[in-house]
Amino acid sequence: MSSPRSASSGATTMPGPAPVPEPVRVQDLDTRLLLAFRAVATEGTFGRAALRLGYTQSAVSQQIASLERILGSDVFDRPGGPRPVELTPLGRLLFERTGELVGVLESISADVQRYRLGGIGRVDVGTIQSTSTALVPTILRRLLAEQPGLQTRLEERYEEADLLDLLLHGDLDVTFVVNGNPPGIDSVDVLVDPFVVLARAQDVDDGPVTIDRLAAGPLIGQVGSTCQSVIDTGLREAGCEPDYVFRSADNGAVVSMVRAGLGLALLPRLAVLDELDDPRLAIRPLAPAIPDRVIRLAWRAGRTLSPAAQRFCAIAVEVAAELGRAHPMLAPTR
Amino acid sequence: MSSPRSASSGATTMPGPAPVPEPVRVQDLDTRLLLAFRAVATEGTFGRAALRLGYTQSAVSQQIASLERILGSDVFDRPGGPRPVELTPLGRLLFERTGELVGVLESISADVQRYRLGGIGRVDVGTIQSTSTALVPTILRRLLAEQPGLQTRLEERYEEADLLDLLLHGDLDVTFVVNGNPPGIDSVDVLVDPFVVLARAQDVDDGPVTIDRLAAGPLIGQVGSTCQSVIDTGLREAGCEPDYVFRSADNGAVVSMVRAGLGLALLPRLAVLDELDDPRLAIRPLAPAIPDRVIRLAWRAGRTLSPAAQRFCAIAVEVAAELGRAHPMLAPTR
DNA sequence: CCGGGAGCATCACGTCCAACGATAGTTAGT
DNA sequence: ACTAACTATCGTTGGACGTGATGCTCCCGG
Repeated sequence: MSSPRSASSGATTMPGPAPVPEPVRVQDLDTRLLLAFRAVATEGTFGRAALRLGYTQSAVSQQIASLERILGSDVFDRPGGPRPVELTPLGRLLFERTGELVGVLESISADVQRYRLGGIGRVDVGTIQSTSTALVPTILRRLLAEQPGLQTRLEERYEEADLLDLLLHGDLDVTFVVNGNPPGIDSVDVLVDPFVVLARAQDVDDGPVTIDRLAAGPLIGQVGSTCQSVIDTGLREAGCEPDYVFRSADNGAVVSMVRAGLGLALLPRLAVLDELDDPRLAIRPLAPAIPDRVIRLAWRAGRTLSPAAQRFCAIAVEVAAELGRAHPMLAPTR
Repeated sequence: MSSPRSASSGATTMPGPAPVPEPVRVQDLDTRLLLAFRAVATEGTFGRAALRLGYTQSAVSQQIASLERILGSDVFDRPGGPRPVELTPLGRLLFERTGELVGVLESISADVQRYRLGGIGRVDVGTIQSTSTALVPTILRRLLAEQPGLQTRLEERYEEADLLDLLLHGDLDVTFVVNGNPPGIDSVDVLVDPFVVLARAQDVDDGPVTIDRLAAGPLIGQVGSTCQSVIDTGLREAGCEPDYVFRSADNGAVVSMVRAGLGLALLPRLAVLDELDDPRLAIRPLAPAIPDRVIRLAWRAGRTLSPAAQRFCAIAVEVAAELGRAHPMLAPTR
């Protein structure tokens, strides 16, 4: 402050006895103050730092004063002329350490920005058999083409309830569902997927297959799948008690049995996409139709989805729409 | 915000289209906001976080709202009942990264505190021959015993001007000096060190040695040392033109020559401390005395010294005082 | 020796932030 | 339905934080 040029005698006027033993509180290390400090340290003068920061020289002066009051000691020596300020030993220490700090801050800012654009983070998706084969590969390919940095995980279950358990437990971000809305779940419609009859071409007549023809069997069905219960319910309400000669948990196995002539199957349209071009097989609507199943993407109600998960949902809707345009039979039958 | 429990249809009501492409500015990542965020995340509740931070729940709520406005997205999902809040995916990302940040902040705070107590940093000391042997070892031993974490460096020069150059160039924190105050230098007196005559006991009479006796020689002197010029000036002013039979840059060599009987020497008292108890040698005041040299510690005027450097100076004064008490002959002769 | 200029500190002042206190609104559990 | 446990919001107020003007200290050139 006021040290005459020629002190030179009197050991009592040492530089400063540092009378401050109270530690610096972390919440007092304000980002703005530290950035102002660094600007002054790199620019050399308060004025240029203020110019760079968009402040006035007065503001920067007060910010540095505030920082020095917090630290209990000066961070700059002011030579007093038109010469630039200089870091004190404490200032040098602080400059080194805040370099690290600013690096972390910028890294956080960059991460947040990448996150907001969907380029960071992970998406955990629950899926059922038909979506696993018909939708998810395309969705994931497109999503990862957009954002190569994303991490994704798939959890496939036969039972929709298992997927909902995982979802509500926080293990999944989104999951494909078919049944009606349970509480605590929000969802978005992805695809209306009718049930169709799969049979050998010679086993059915042209046109829709009637419930009676279906009931005449022999019927091949799934087992354990959630949509199988939807099928059974639909058939019973149409007055047809299904009697399966064979069941498999795997859609591919069901298709193979039909192809082998063991019987007919009532399957989601999505499950027979690969058989559309097989001339030996017939894919026919059911008459009268049982209610279409609606494939939706569900998430926990009130929970915020990450941009990546949102993008997954959006792409799912896109892909499903393209699928519907490419194969008009996927349109709802009602 | 306002999402009815059973939306379930209408792909337009997705979670949120993220309409914010502007990046987060680093200066907006306020320490206080991030600490409040972490408090809420760890406590689970705005109220408990507020209690821990010393704020009210209202304040914390506004801080989190402010943070979310800055980030452009929520960091917490509020279930709305008496259940704790939960981190959103963005919140999880932020929590991980701010953990690192808080670590750096606390480390900075701890470093500043250690610095203020003198336990961190380095002290670069300039020293001349006599202080190197008689003072510095004791000072450094005491300083490092207090603060083992300190780094110290010694630069010894024959010419005081060299030390001042180093000091003004910023290579030294403090340096021992003898001559009068150059401009731009502040200093503190450490020790008043008279010049004494060193001779073999049989070569001088009892009591002070006169200038005439000294001029009778043969004289042994130093070379290149700064204080040698002080000696010569002092002798000339006393009417004695010194004529040296031998000169050495090393005080020890001078002492050895005296001990070998080659002549007398006029040396700083500090340089002959080790010979005080040698019965073959006589250490006598000069009559009339030439001006004592004053050993001081100097630093750049207006520059803040680190606590470690200040402690070095303080210990130097202490050690010199103890030396003066232990050897009364060190008291000034004027 | 003495202006002039560069640069920081300080003062006065206006604005706006930020914390408080109280209250309303929502949800879970009984 | 009622209570308990939360958060959001509103109005208010004190202080922080910015600006602009001014003063002070140094270096430098005539």
